[in-house]
Amino acid sequence: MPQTRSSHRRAQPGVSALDILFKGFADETRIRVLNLLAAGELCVCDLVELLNLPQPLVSRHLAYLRRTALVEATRSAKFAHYRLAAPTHAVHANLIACVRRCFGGIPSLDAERRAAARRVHERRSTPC
Amino acid sequence: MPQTRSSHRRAQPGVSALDILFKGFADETRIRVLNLLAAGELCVCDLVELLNLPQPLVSRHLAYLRRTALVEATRSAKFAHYRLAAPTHAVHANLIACVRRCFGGIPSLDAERRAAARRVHERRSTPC
DNA sequence: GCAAGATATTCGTTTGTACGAATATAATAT
DNA sequence: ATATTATATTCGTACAAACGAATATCTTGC
Repeated sequence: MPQTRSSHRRAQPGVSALDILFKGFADETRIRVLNLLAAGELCVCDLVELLNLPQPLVSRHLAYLRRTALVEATRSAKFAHYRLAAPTHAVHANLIACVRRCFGGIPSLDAERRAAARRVHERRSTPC
Repeated sequence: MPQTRSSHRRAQPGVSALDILFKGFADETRIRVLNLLAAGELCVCDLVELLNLPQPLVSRHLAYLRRTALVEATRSAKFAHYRLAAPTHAVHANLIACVRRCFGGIPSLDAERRAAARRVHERRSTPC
């Protein structure tokens, strides 16, 4: 058990686990999805509408992001609700912070995130 | 010219430019290279030795990193000296910061970076 | 010019990724 | 049961990535 400094520290990932994380971001559509989810929890139909992309395409990328553990989903009724997964280590946390901070300033992502935020807010009053 | 807020702000990259950046990190060998270069400037022969990988493999990944603008190189005499490129926008800066901060704590990367730092220091007294 | 060292590129192959199109599964309502 | 809506998966294909092996290029010293 390589816990040298503190027995409370979370185990660090191996290098090979890191590149998997970066691969999650290594696609324009997935970047857009992650950016939307930074606004809050959304169902697939919301994502499809906000991205204006075919549903199977969105679902496939969501499956990819689930495999990389960047997002989580829960099903309630017919709907699958997706959200950003809680970071499990420093690199993960930094990448999520990057979504929230660094992507701000990129016009197309800003606009999409604002639209997502509105949708998230609507969902509070009228859940799908 | 989409400079709405301040004419001094640097232009933000498009989304498609972002995923290229993340692809630079989406490989274990390249992560290790970037981690070594965080210690300072190194020539290819140093990288080959520190990574203990075949030289053509290292050169190919360096070429990839040059294309993504994550690293820069200068040639002096027979040697090619590589270093991390200065970040050109917020996402780039955050990823470089991730190399410096977040990769710390991953044992194998830590050890390699320390070895790289020693090599960088040696090069100051005995340039190659 | 030629040899030697340092670095870069090409070739062939294998594996991974992305996408449209079509289809499958799952839950609900009628 | 069947239809409908929401989501996921499969198929086929096109393209990008990764790697070992071999080879090419570039620079310097003789």
